[in-house]
Amino acid sequence: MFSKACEYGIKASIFIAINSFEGKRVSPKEIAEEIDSPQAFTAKILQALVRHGVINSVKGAYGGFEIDKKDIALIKLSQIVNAIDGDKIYNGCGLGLHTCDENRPCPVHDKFKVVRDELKHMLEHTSLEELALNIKSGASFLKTIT
Amino acid sequence: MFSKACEYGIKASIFIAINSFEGKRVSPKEIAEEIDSPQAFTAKILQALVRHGVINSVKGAYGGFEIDKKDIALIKLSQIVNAIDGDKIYNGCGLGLHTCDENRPCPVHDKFKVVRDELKHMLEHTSLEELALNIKSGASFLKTIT
DNA sequence: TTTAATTAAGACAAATTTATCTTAATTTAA
DNA sequence: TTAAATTAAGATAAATTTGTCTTAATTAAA
Ligand code: SF4
Ligand code: SF4
Repeated sequence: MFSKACEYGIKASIFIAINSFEGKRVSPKEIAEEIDSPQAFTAKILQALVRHGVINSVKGAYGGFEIDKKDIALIKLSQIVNAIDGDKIYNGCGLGLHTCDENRPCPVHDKFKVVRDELKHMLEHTSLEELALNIKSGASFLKTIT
Repeated sequence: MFSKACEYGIKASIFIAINSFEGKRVSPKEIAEEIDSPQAFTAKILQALVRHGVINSVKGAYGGFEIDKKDIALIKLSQIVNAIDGDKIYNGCGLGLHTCDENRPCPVHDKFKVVRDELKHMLEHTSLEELALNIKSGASFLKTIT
């Protein structure tokens, strides 16, 4: 369903959001350590998120990645997934089957559509803010205990 | 979510089921043509399905792939997915995130769990029989018009 | 203005998935 | 028993995804 790139992108965005709440910028190194991901690969994904306007980057000393505080509540998981994996969840089958014609559905369509639509709805209604708050409250975690 | 292998495996199984209802065995060539998949790769997937006991194969003249008529209603999508992609839907995150500890969930857990559980339930409750009947009734199709 | 700190970009490499090809093993029927 | 028809298996190749490394571009501060 989701690529590794997407998984790292989601977690990275959450970590950046948490820090942006406190006015702190973070580096790819910090991010990769915190979400337990390969650093250089994570940096690539961050570049894509910047290009798509999901996060901001500031170069030079005291630079790093950040998200506008006022945007954190507005950014939905769907935007992150779209920035990294493209629009395949919207074009055709959200479950990885071939793109299809609703008027000529494949045999599993009716069954899969229910799941796909729920996934889509969830991605479009889950904000970075609520995920970040879950971390801050200690209800969830970005990586396992070492 | 699902690999190409899994997609081909599902469609192939449905096609075999349709033919087995009529007592006909089918070859990898016929199957690949009917589901619009690469033949040799499809043959590999069929081998895996045979090894896992989802379908039967008969070698030699007048051989081919088939499914016991009485089994068609009992085989669930989950068995096919398991035969090809393994048990990753059951171990850890069904949405492709890392395996995780329910007691130490990642930030998207509560949101994803709903979708994952629905997917799992659907796979475990959808039989080859109902999918095959959908094709036979003309309600669904195995490939697009050429 | 220079320097140090940082992200951006692109070339490269490794791993995995997808796909093909060749040969072996099996089975049925003539 | 032989020949033809078939699936099984393994080697190989291509494509994609994941991951790394090096260099360039940018920025802020001293
Ligand atoms: S499940 Fe529906 S959306 Fe997915 S490939 Fe089949 S017909 Fe298309
Ligand atoms: S969504 Fe839940 S099951 Fe999936 S990785 Fe996160 S904690 Fe694990």
